[in-house]
Amino acid sequence: MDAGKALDLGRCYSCAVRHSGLCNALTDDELLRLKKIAHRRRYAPGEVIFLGEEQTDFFAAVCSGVVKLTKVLFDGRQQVVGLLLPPDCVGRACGKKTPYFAEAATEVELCCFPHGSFEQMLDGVPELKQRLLEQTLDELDSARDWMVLLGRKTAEEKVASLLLMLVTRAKRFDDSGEDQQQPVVLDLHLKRQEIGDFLGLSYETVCRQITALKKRGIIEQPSRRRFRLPNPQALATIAG
Amino acid sequence: MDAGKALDLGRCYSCAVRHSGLCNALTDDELLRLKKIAHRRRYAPGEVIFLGEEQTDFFAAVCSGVVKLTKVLFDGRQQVVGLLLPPDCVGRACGKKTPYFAEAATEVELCCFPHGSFEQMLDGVPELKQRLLEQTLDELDSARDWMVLLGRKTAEEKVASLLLMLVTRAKRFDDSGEDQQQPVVLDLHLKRQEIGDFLGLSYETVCRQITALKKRGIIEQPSRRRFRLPNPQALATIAG
DNA sequence: CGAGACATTGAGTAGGTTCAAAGACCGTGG
DNA sequence: CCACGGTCTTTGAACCTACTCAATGTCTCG
Repeated sequence: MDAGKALDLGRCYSCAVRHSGLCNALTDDELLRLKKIAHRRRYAPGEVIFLGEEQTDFFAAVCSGVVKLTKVLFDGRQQVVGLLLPPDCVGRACGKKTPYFAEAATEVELCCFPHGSFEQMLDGVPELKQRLLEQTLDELDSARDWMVLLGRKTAEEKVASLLLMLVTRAKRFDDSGEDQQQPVVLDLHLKRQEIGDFLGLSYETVCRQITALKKRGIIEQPSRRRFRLPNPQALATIAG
Repeated sequence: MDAGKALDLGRCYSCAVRHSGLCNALTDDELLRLKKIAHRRRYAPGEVIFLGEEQTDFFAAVCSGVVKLTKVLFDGRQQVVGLLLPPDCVGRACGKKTPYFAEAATEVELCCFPHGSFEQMLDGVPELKQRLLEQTLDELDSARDWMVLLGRKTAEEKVASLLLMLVTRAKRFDDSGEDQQQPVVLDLHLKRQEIGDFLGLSYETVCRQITALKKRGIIEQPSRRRFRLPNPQALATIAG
């Protein structure tokens, strides 16, 4: 590849999506093609990405931050149906409306692909479509895991499972070969209310469970939204 | 297409998968190719299809009956994470293990495609892969709807939602243009325990909710597993 | 007709919600 | 720099929904 291309791709080199997400399926040349139709967009915490039940005009990869997908019942009850971290994708690839509400939970950076050109690219690059299929299948598997949590786990197990899930996802990237026994630090960007909506609990219950885990020494809380997990193994046992 | 092909395809003509499932994406010629690698298999109610956490050797379309996907917690708590009706598909298309337990809930007939040859076919026929992707996206959407039910709905709403969901799915096929207000008959092949495991409730609670709906005249019960819904609209209101 | 599986109903309990109040954190402006 | 207001979190108390345990009823199939 010549120097010009290298320059053009600049930002992509350090992007999670390039290394383990959608773009992982692409050659440098294809990546360049994709980049030409893409534009980056930043969202502030709380900003709306998709309103739901509307035709969206782009499909996007999450480059940084956390995106929260929620569904709302007629009377305001909410359920978080997905948390997207890099290198996940937001939006529905093929035509249809996204049947949920997408919101930036933290500062978020998306790499947006307008629908028409993206689908063209999908049709032209089989590896890309294959990759998208696999990511969708993985998401379906996680959704099913979450159904078990929502339907059958106790409040304590739910909270432990969430912490564990986030640690696991975070570790996937800054993994420097350390073992499972190591204490871990976790930044939880969600507020208690959001955690509750994700776990199918009231926020008060979330609070109480966190307090209980602290008292048992399973977790520590250096600051409000930061946790230390001195013993991930114990947490896993509680999570079931 | 010549008469020989028509003969070969015989069974496929009347198959739900051909009309609205995977095979819908195929020409007659491609269908014939797919049929050559497929074999049908029947399962009795309760029979295991996949054990979970194992490499499966086929991917399959549900031609008739109901397949139940469940996950089990260490202490026996169960959660049904999917009900597959024709023309849904069972199994994981791309390589990985199926992380759940698949079981025939009724008499079931599958059309099984051995992994190797099926993936070859997927790669050769873009429309097929596209179709698989779309079905997977739809399944993900349903899973998320179910998360709302599990996390945020009351027992009453859960039971109403289940009945409504099954009616909707059943109607999709024998739809003769009738309106929504018409009374509907529904055969529920699941036992109370399974309904509970699907809704995240105990079977006693399922019973009580069904009884309550009967007393309110929202549903009738001609026989143990058959229901009449005189007023689907009212049920929808309850379901939320 | 009897046995076993499944469904229903009742009574008591517990886990989680709701309502309420107090405490901690954060950014803003005086 | 500190005081102030708003938002978020924590904790307590009362309540309620759904669970558990237990007994009875009903269907199905040999």
